[in-house]
Amino acid sequence: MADDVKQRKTLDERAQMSDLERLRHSTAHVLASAIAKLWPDAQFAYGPPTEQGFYYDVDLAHRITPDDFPAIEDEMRKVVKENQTFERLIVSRDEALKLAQSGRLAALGDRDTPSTFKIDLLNEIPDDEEISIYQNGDFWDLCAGPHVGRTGNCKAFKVMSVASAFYKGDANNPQLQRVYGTAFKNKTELEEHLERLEQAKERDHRKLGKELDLFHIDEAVGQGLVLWKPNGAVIRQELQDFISEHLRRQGYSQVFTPHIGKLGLYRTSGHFPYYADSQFPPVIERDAMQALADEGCGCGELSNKLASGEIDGFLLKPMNCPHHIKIFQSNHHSYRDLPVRLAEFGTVYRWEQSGELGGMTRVRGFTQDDAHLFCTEEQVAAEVKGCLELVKIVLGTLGMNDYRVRIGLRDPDSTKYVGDPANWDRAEAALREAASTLGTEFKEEPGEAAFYGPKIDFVVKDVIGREWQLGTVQVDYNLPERFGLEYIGSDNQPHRPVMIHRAPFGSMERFVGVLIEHFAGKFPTWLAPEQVRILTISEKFVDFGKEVAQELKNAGVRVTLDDSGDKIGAKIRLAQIGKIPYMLVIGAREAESREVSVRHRDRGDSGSLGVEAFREQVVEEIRSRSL
RNA sequence: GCCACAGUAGCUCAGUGGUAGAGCAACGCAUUCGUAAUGCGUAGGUCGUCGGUUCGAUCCCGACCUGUGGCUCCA
Repeated sequence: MADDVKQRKTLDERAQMSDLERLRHSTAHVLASAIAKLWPDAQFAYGPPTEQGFYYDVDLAHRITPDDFPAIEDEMRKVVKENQTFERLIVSRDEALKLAQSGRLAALGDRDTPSTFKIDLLNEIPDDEEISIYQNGDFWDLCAGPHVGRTGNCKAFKVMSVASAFYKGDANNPQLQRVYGTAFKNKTELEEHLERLEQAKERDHRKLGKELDLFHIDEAVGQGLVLWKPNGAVIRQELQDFISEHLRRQGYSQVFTPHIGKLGLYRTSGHFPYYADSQFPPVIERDAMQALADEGCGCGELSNKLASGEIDGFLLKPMNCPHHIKIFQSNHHSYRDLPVRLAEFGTVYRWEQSGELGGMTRVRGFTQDDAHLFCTEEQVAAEVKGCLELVKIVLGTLGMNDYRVRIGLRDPDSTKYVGDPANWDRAEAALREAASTLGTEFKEEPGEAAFYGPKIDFVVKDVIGREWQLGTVQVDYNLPERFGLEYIGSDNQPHRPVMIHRAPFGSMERFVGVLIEHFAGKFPTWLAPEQVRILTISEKFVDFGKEVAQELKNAGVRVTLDDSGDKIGAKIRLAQIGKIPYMLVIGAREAESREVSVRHRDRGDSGSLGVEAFREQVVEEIRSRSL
């Protein structure tokens, strides 16, 4: 979406617009005509197609609310019904400017005020590019196109929502109202799309998190601070056990480190004060605090003293790497020791902007399945490859195949990066090499690097189409430099190791949030908080039910017994709503033959099975982490 | 952080300038039942917080907090 704004598309690129994009872009013009009719003071900016539909940014005295949508849609329908042609008119720069100055662009007629945004956009069009104006009815708009033939093509549309957006995505620019809509070839496809959106709402992790009792965020604890409830904790623990198994296989060492560290540590790493805005404020020692209060020290002064090191304090750790580096440094290392791989489920804290927080996917405290690999220059490619393998195993086991891989490179025009450009070149080359062995397509994206090094990210989409970075592998030449890390090489000389940061899940919070949506709450048996529920037909069979429960419990299965007075239909309904994989119905027949009647949440009634046979089956399903 | 919208029982939600209601859940009693809801009863709310207007505010106004949709940001 941002691309539509930030990077001008060339005319060639625009000509390649798909039919659907063309339709949606045209519908955006229909929307604009309708808004211009209802509110003639409307000043329009951009109106591009998007993945889900289209939007048009508009500056308007009236605040558009969902209550206005029916009126807007009515006006749009009129335009569609008139079946106006989209006429393309090539004009000179002067003509276009004249029209814009008389307010004629993105409007239904001349106005008292110029079409301000259009003038601005006009100035951005390169000299050698044609300037075109599209007209449908009386609505004229500066637009490169292309469009569909007639407004009558835009009959399957819906105004979806209104939000605000900064002009050109810059927070210093005025804030516009962004009206979102969607459009499809025909009504059927539109209905299907709306249906999908409804279904997506049902699998929203915030909704399911509440219904399945997985996690809770309490304002008394703090915004963006996740409380894992028992059910959610089971899922997290299973995932951690799963990944730990693979870490042992791949030669990692587990470590534990505290949640805070002294400011000096982060001055060395470069996190403080460089990234102070995205950290929780420092924790200052009591004596220093008192002394400052006595002096009447102001906030600005305080932060200067903290930055300079005149006052010391602690920081809630924004990253785990400095702690791990200190573990590495606490021993001398020979090249024979390398690579050293230190892993920790480390909790970090970052001061995300309040408007950004949401559910488990964007939070202020989260636990990374973190590890830092210290290796020689020659080992980098192989180690990165090992990390990528791990991410693939993780995503594969969970059936998450709908992801994309991006190589985040530095933005050549930005100064936010630290370290020697030559090191960056080497690191970027190493990542490219490793990624090419991945067997998955990847895309290089300048500007997506971490401030200390390039990275490979695994990006997945949530149910409403938002992309989330999960697994990540980052090569870092910078921190080893800053901390003066070294090992003794075979030449008996000190050498600088390279660090690799990696987290296959990214953060447990975000990962589980995405996982909830991925499975729509129907976790595979190995992850399900409650794996089996035993349902008794009546009180008479509770004893046998308890026996079965005990046998499964002994085998490590998470099982409960519903011995309430409810009828079997009600018990089944409750278990279904709880998305429990297996229900075992126990009545007279089962008690007699010492069997259980198996019902699976998706497959329904699956017939009877001996208790032992069922136990073996479910234990194997769990052990193999079947989907 | 910015803009818009929202906040009523554990959950989902209705409602009104005269101190509140439903369904589900909870609890109690009865029922002992074969694959998605057995019946009856009881209890449960400082109507997000703090101020203001008013004889009177859950309702109107303001500020704040929290949430939602976006924008900006995301080491």
